[in-house]
Amino acid sequence: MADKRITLADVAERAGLSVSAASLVLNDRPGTRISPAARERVRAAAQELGYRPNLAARTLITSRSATIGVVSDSVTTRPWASDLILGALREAHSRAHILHIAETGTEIATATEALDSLLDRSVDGIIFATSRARELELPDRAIPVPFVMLNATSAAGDASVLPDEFEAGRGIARALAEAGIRERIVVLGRDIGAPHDWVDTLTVSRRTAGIAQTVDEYDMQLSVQLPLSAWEPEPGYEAISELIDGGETFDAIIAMNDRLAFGAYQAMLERGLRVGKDVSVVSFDDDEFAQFVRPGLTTAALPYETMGRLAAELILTGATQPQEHLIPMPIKYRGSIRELG
Amino acid sequence: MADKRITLADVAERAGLSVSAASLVLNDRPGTRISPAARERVRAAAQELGYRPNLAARTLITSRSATIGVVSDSVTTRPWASDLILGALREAHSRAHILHIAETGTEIATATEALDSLLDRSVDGIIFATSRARELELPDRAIPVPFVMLNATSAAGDASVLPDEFEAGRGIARALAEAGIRERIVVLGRDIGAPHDWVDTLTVSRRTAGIAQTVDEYDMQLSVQLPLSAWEPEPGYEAISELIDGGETFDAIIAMNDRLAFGAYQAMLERGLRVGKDVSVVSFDDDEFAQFVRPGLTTAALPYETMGRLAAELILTGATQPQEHLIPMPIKYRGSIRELG
DNA sequence: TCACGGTGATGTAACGATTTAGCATGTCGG
DNA sequence: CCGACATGCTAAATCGTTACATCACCGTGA
Repeated sequence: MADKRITLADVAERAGLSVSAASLVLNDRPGTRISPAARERVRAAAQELGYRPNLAARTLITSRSATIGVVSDSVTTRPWASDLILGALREAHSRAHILHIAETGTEIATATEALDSLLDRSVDGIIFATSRARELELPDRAIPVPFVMLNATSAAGDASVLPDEFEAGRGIARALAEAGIRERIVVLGRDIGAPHDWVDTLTVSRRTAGIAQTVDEYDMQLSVQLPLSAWEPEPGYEAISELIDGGETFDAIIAMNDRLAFGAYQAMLERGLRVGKDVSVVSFDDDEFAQFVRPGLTTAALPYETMGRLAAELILTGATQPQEHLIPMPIKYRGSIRELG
Repeated sequence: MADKRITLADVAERAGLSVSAASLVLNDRPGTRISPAARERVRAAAQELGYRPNLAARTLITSRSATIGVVSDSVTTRPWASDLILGALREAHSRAHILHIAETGTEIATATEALDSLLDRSVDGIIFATSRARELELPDRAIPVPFVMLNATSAAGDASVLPDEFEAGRGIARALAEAGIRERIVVLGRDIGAPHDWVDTLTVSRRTAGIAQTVDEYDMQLSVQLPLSAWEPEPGYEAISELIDGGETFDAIIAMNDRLAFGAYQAMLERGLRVGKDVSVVSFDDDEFAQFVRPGLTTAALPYETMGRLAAELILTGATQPQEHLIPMPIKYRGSIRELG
């Protein structure tokens, strides 16, 4: 297995030219003059020898590495948000780049460490990603390469890619309104209109603001609001169970996320209420299971893959000026809204 | 922002020593003699200047990069298997390495491309990961660095890390047997004992073999077997619905995976059968939702994070001799098995 | 006095590319 | 026939590190 690597020198020798000439040809540098015949010989030699440039050598002199660094909190590689990475991966791949992934704990100390680790490797740009959209505290230090916040913002207002939660809020409320459901509506997970004191303000405040606007617009009546501190199936189940067992009746639920909705489904199913017939349910996120529950859950999908793609694209095209890029959250219409017959 | 990078030469100069000496000190090379005083000066200088070695330069000469490459099929970053990456990430991190991630389509052509892309970057080792355990066809070419198959095997029988499906099959069947449930058992998703003609043989054949062995051992009676081609909630729902509507009764379901089990849950719930009371359900995978359904699903967990960790560890310790490493699948006991009162 | 061995370093050559300045040619206008 | 200029290519420097051979110095024993 002693097949040592082919270097540019090998290619040059076989083509009967200097290393410099070979370099010029293979990089297709404009404005240099090498005869077509020589060009051809170099390319043929490279091809025949199976030449592949040593990226470390190239990086050393150009200080570019065809690599994008990703700093993500510990959960970006977790189920829900892994499409962020996937999107970035694909965009990078299509531009002959690769992803360097560094994990960090939740906060700044390890973020600094991860950042250093990436900079040591001369990455061409950095994506700071979080799994739940929030403001991320960046290391207090100049970052010498372009960077983008992905599903996050920074205090300094750098370039960031976010889901368009506001429009999603509007769209989800409108989906009910246009199905003719304008009253006897339960909001699960949040009190629309309460002040924003939430941890992940970013997502929540915009989502609720969108709902609130549409509720006004269509003069919809929110009969019950159930703020919850954890947006998980269990609290959703508990809250809706209590509500029903307490004698409250309602026509629709706007759940602040799918996981709450799943809990609500279960509570209603156990009590003989049929989703999509007796009660309409709409929600946010498009969790994997939203398409598997019965009936399928109508929900505004987090466009993670698209977001990841855009983040990589912004870096690779150098478009990292401070700006919020809002990505539409497409509404997946499934069977959870009652159709008026 | 014109703060150019600190190089080793800067450190050496400040310490009043040669670059070589500084290198020797900072790398703590054994067998070289530098006076304690000099060592101290070098370290102090490095510290004060905030020196960080340029990894590209180091890689160029040592051809090691403190980087592990991951070649994964398009879905390893998808929900279920992302813990594979997470585990590898953490282990790599704890050893000052970083992960280079290259995605590939499902087969060999792009795998070759991804592989090249990683080798160009002088990775120290490669993890070939798949999201559903199966045999992966490797490029027909010597791979000049250590590598490990993660959740996969190769035809050549290289080092691989797999979940211990056989023991999990035994454990899951035993969980029923020891709860006193030995007959009127439905197997959902697969005909135990049918020949293995499945796509992802690896997982399935061992899982079923484990079940079969324990069934024999405890003389359990499998009253119905429902082979299904897609292990998703919907087919699970359909199959169990038909079964119940056809008048069949049963005490337990062994689902071949959680997704089938979720479908079964729904079918039973709609028909008034109570999981964990009327019917016991056991399963495999420990999908995210297994802990959220009511009652929680007892299931053998795919130990993805541990597997990812081990894969990285094998590479970093050089233990990549051909061997199958089987990682136990812990059984998560939740409420889906009827307790005998 | 001189060879010898240990101590504490240093100098130089890699590593494999890119980049820039410049050196031969040949051609062409005057 | 000469200078200017384009053409086609090469030599050498450079990036920041590590690897390897070597060197100056000093004390010591023969």
